[in-house]
Amino acid sequence: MAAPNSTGRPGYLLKRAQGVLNAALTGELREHGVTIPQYAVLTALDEEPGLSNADLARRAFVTPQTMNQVLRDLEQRRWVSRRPHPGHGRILQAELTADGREALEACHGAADAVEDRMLAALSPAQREQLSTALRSCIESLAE
Amino acid sequence: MAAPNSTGRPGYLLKRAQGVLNAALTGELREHGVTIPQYAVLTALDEEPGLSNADLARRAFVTPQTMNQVLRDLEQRRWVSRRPHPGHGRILQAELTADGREALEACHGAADAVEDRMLAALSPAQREQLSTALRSCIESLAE
DNA sequence: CCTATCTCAGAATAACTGAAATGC
DNA sequence: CGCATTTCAGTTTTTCTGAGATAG
Repeated sequence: MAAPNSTGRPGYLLKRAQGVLNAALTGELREHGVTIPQYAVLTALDEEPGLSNADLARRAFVTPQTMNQVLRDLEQRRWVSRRPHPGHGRILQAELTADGREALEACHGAADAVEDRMLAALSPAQREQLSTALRSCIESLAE
Repeated sequence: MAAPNSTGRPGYLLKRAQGVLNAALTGELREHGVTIPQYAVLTALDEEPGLSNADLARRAFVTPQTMNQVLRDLEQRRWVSRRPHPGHGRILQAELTADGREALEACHGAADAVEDRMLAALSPAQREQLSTALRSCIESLAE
């Protein structure tokens, strides 16, 4: 009989891969004084300016209170500014400041480096297969 | 310009895939009154009986204190028993009880079902490629 | 009224660090 | 004495639930 081994299962590998990626990215971003949730928010606001706290919370699958802490910290650093929605006074639309965009650029560099290191041993075709497979996994489980 | 989209990057897909898997597995295991960390410990002890608390903590990348909480809870349920190491009195070797093995079987069924659902749309070759790619990612980042 | 948003406040989690006791 | 293991105790971190105010 082969040695019993649950560590080769896809579920375990997925967990481990995400774990080491998380650790590596956390380490790199720390040098820029940024956490992963903060980086995610900066990225989202760069791609889609004007998102509200509630919008961002839904995207990150956290409560509005949790997201609000991240957002207020970014606001204090002057990386994000918020202003009332023109047609709906209660909503606060967030967007990057010039400083925020600058910080995001530095973080993107760090994140790209980590991702490149992670994928270093894979060919372009293999990278495409990996993305396709992960998308399939997400879709299949979302039902 | 194309629409900006960071959600197609491997790092994001990895995080999302692990997230939905984690959520699905948590939901299934809850019906058996088991958490993911508990399930991981039961599996490790089934495959390698006699592991100590310190051993299990190192495998799960958590502190001995954290693992001890999991282990003591499993011990109270009579799913795990611990006895002093014959040659080294301080070490407590853990192993599954008959009840523990029974609970683990039920959990394995639930976990297999979730994993099958996740991989449902992938061919055997694609599943193999996914595992290979994930292993490569883990190895590359571990340096 | 009902719904959605933002935010303050306190509670529950879950992990950690520190330190003590034990055994080789 | 050094080192590893177990475990008690306290702290920090993170996220949550609850409640209140405001806007459409």
